[in-house]
Amino acid sequence: MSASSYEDTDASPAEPSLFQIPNKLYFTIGEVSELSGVETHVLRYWEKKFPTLGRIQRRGKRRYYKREDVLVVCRIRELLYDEGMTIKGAVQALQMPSASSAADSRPRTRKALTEVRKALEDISRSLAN
Amino acid sequence: MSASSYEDTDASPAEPSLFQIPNKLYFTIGEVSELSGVETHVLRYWEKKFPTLGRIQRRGKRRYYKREDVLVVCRIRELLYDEGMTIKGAVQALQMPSASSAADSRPRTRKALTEVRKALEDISRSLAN
DNA sequence: CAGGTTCAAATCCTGTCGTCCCGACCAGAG
DNA sequence: CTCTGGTCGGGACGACAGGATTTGAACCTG
Repeated sequence: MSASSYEDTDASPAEPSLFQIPNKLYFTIGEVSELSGVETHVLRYWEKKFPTLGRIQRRGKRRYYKREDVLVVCRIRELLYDEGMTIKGAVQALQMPSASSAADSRPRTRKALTEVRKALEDISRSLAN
Repeated sequence: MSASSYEDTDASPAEPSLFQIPNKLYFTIGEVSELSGVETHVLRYWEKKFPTLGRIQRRGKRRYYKREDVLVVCRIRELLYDEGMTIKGAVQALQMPSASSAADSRPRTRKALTEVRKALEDISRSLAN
């Protein structure tokens, strides 16, 4: 276990990226709630609204979230709470492959991504030695 | 009775660009309503919500919309009705320095990038040991 | 002057987005 | 096996956003 830990105060678990999500196969609804800062009853509610969340794996009657599901939840939370979308809008934005907020076809964003990619290659190379 | 202007079928004035807006200096609230497909009472309502619309020119007590105001109204309509934004979200989206110059100082984008960068460093470090 | 527009403010209405409650159920630790 | 605490679904409730309607007066334009 690295410094991961969810000993965060209680309300806003600053936006976990994939890296900050514990490396487990499955998460209970309670864990997802902790990670994403979204109450369990809201998660159940969203399930009715977002097709994506409707297909959560189940064993018995229980929900078993995968890591990617956690990310989706976080994304939804951002759309609703930060970007001021309605649920309908968020659904629509999620369906959109990438042009969702038109944000990522911007020159500077792409440049930044290229940069990150280069950094990755650097690291990879530095590890090869 | 030609295809001149506000002869519109009934409801959706397909997205007027500057060119489709009559070349007048000022528009009444009724005209703007016709052009944008937004009811007058909604326009008055939005005025309370959008700072941008709060500064409509007035002569006496009446509103006098300029051509650019009409465009703003249309943009708001898109955000709310097509893109599924809440009013709060739309206000926020409009304040954004218009997606061109400082587009990527968008908090989310930068935050995400910073995070990725940090995660990369973490990984690099964790591998170095 | 008439008839249509526009005004502000108050009230009303509908849908959205949760919130709360609760007995029953179940997985895993001991 | 037993206990315990997380999880289940579902229905009633509610707060607030986002308009819609109404009213009576003021205003413009021909």
